Amino acid sequence: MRTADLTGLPTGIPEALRDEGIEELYPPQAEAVEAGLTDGESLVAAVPTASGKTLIAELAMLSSVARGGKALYIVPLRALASEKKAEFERWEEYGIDVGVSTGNYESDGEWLSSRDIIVATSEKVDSLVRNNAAWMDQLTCVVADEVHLVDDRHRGPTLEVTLAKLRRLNPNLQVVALSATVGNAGVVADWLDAELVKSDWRPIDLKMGVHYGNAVSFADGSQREVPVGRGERQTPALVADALEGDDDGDQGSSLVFVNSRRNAESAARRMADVTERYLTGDERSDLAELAAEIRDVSDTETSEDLAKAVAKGAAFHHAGLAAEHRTLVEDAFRDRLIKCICATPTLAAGVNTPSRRVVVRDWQRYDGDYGGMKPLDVLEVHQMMGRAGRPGLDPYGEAVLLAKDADARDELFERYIWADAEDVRSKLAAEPALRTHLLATVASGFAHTREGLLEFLDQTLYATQTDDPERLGQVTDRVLDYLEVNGFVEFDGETIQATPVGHTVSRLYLDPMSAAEIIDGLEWAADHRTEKLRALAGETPEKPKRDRSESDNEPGGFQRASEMVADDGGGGGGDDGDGSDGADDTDGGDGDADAFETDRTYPTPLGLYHLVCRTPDMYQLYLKSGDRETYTELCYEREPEFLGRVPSEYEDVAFEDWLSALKTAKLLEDWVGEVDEDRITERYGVGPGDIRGKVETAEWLLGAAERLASELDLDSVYAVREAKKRVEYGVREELLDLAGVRGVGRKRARRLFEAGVESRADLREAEKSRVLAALRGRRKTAENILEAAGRKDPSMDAVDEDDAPDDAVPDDTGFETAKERADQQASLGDFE
DNA sequence: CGGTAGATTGTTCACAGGTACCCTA
DNA sequence: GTGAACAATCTACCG
Repeated sequence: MRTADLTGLPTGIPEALRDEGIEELYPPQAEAVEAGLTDGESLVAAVPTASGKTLIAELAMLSSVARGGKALYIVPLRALASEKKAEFERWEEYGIDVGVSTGNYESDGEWLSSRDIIVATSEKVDSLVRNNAAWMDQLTCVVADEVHLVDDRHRGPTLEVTLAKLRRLNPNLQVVALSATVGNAGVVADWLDAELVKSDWRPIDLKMGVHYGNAVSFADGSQREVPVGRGERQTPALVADALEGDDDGDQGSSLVFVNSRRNAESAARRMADVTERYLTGDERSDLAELAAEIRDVSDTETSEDLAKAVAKGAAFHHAGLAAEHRTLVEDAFRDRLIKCICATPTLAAGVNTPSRRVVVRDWQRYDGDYGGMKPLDVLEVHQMMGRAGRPGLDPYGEAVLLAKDADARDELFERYIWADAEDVRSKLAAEPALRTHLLATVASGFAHTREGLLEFLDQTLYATQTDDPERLGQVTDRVLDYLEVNGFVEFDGETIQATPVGHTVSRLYLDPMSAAEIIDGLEWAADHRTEKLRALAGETPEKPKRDRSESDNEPGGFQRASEMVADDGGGGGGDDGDGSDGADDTDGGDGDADAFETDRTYPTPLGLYHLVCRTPDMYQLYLKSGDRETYTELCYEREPEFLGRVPSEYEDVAFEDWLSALKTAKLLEDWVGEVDEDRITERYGVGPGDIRGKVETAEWLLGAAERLASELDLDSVYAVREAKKRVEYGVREELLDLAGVRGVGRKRARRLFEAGVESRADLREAEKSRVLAALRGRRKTAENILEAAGRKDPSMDAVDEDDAPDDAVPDDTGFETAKERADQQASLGDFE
């Protein structure tokens, strides 16, 4: 089918496609159009990556918009949202407006309801539905990218429920689901009442094979000799071979998939020695520049290692990298500057990075639940191999698995090359998934009875797949019970209503279990405020700590919220009986609670960080060897700060989790204590990207905690807000004002503060030379910052940093040493 | 013959990923 | 289950 023959698209689009060089549709695309894609028919397209899926989506969305509708494109990853947006924006000149909405990024300008195409993550869409976004019912077309991810244990149910809700809101909605080639695409199509287009067709051939001995044997029967010398490894030989070029002599890039971050880094180090041999002089200098950019992103060992590899033409790629690192690497690889990337599976799921050759080095991965090395799913390996073949550059792509012996070779052929991908199976009927989605379903009014809920759930993929219709009902009952016990829903006969808190929890997008934990923690803090403030002020209770925590039989995280309401504060409550006994006969005359309040905040930041870190919405840090002792000790040291009863070291299985949460909380405390990034990465064995991740999650959860605290009318709102702000900026209390200025991060804020510029107001008043000196003479930066602070005359012309007063030189102000001392304390005190 | 750098072998250790709030001055 | 990092041991070669 020719693009010129397409009908139903906005004026000019077929011509524009022709100008892009798209005259003829690919077979799967043509099939989709014949199935009614441009007439509003729902469709499941199960086709390989890079075989024109995006155009299928575009044809559906554009024709829908041409009929006066509005389209939504659901992506699985935030990084993909911006990629898709950039792609769709080429239609802007034909009057199509594109908007993006993700957790950390929202299109500015007009509101999303004015946009024709909106790109969002599934979670964001879910959240928008929960918050009744006005434009939801205007949707006429929704595209679900990578719909096979409904199989994902954590995030699949969200996609599934969201699609069900969107279809319920608008029964005529056109649903276009794009999927990898999975076993049971037909079932997905049945679920969505959609036509199925299934195809293995690829615009660029993919040759899959296994390397063993001195050659790769491909599935098509051909062989390619790739000798491996004695003591040499297979992967570098394959990377070098690709770089040697094929018949056309064109240099081929390689993508190497391994099973751990460390392996990615060490493999990249080795590959760098290979790629280095194939660089031209120009490439060397471009790479040196790129390496410098990478070093600028973050001052950490990871950053340095990456820069070193990149300078030689190779790179590693995993989630420990900062987002900027990843983008730099991906772009340079696409520009053919970087010749080889060694990556964990992140890359296979992320933005488009095609490569001449893909080497799947490790096909097993450690899995704690599984209890050892687990073979990768066929689908996952196919996704990796599908990255082979750069359109317009390679005659075909090569995907190679590695075998040590003939048996392994045969097994790999059997297991991955000849095998079809697994079926997708809904993971909805699990308690964690239903906990959050049932509450949301009730709260946003999709159902008000148990039967209504089950009827709604009947529209999900789970329902069309299950052989055990009872199961969903059972889990639903358990979950409803949980939600009621925790005060998120109320039963009135048959009807179920969300309570006000329940509504808030749903809108905040919290797992109800996280919300329960946070509420319990904050209310516990309100109940134990006086006692804990005394402990924090150094007044040791008579009884030893452990003894007290055992007698302190507060209910845990599962009790009714109604039982938790703070008592009238008289101190006569039975629960702080032994606390006040101990505190009453301490020395000193200033033992009253009011005096504590002036110089101590409660809850403390660490207490709050720990609270949100032990929530199921926070991904906790691993406990490594030795950490158990370190954090057990810290746990006793900081015992008064925790919001809730500390589980027993000896009896409680929860203690381990408590420590992991403590380690994570401690990372956050270091972050807000202005400990250097590289110090944090070293201390916790994480990458710069992990720090950003933890910080972001903590920000979100503390924001939610703040909302809950204010709704429950708890004093801790202020402490929570401050803890959140400090996490946001990564600074101590005194820098909060400064760090709020655009262009001022934690480092610059500290430098300005040390130079005597201590607030936003100071920025407007201070001598310019002082500001300039604090910013190391960076004029442009200084101007931008002054402007952002609202200074009338930000110009730095004719200002000399050497004119700065003596006290503006950080070294002799004493602030520096004060900070260093605090740093030392933070590190030495608790660790070395 | 002792000393030492470098190679070899043995042992221990840790192991992927990443979404979500509020809001329309 | 396995690669990497580190430790312990061995080996070759030197003065």
